[in-house]
Amino acid sequence: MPPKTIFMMTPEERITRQKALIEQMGRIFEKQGFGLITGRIMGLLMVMDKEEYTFDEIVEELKISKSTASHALRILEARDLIEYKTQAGARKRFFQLRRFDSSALIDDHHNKLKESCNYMKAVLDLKADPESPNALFLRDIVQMINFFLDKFDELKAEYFSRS
Amino acid sequence: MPPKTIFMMTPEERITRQKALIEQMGRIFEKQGFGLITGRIMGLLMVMDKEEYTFDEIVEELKISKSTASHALRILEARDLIEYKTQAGARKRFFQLRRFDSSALIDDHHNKLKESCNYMKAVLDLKADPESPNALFLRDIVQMINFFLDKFDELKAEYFSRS
DNA sequence: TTCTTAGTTCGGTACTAAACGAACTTAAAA
DNA sequence: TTTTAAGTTCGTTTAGTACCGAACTAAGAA
Repeated sequence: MPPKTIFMMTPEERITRQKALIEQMGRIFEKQGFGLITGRIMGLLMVMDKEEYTFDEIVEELKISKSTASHALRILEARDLIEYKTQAGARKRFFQLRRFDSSALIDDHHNKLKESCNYMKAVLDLKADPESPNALFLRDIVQMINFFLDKFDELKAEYFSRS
Repeated sequence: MPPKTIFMMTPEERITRQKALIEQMGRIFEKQGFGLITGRIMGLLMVMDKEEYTFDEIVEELKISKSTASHALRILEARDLIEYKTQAGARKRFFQLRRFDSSALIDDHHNKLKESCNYMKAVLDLKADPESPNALFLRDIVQMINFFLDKFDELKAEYFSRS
């Protein structure tokens, strides 16, 4: 973790580092099966001090074509990762990060875990020998996931009641 | 969740369903950036009643070329998702699922969460205005993740002490 | 009405990755 | 020693994807 050196950093230095984080976000998104540009847009909207960008500003900032921007923005919007504001009587859209409630993050996590748990249960239901090594292994995992899923709900309640 | 209908299922029916689960695993792995075949091999080793396959059996069962099998198996091994047994004085390898301890699953999860948390902290450290909407949003997320990470350790201890 | 702004859609290119077959390798069996 | 079994490596084909530029569209401005 880098130390908080912001006070001894020139503005240019800060921007350089921010751009590095944008690239990093590009790679993170690539790993998750999105395109590089898609991730860069997410990075741009997340790390820069300017937190609202128009279509043209995104095109210019990331040096991409309008078609690429259009495509990537639609993907991000479909996934509810970004949103945009409009102003009455203007066609311009102001894109920004979708700042969801942090409880949504937990629910998301919860659902993904539940999904893999269900897959394993389906596998178990089809095992001829419920005591086979894999069956034992899978039941072990399923049991643990169920424990954590239950506790998740409690923790969520605890966290949101105290804050 | 499907009902436990195994007792009213013919053996062929069961195998048909198992093969469907193999395909599903293929798609799950694809989503995570692996190849389709890689996922099918994982599915094969996980869902079928036969839980150990030789190279040739995998080739035959999935109808893939030997080169494809060789490549995919090396990837899975490198990621510690499968392993194989050998028998003294025989070249054949018997592949099977790597049945890791379920605590490894939690640790994995823990590390991934920590990583994204660190990314957000890096972004926060570079914000000119620590009260900007995105900064507030990110701090909110970071705080929540930290809460859950701490509790994770407690839950892990609780789970493994009682079982 | 015509022009400009703010995008979208379409078609093509270039790159990447999956999978294959054939040739090669290495070790045990005969 | 030759053959067979068990894979590996290499080069190619094929399929898919990312991105671009150019042409198009739709709505507000002049």
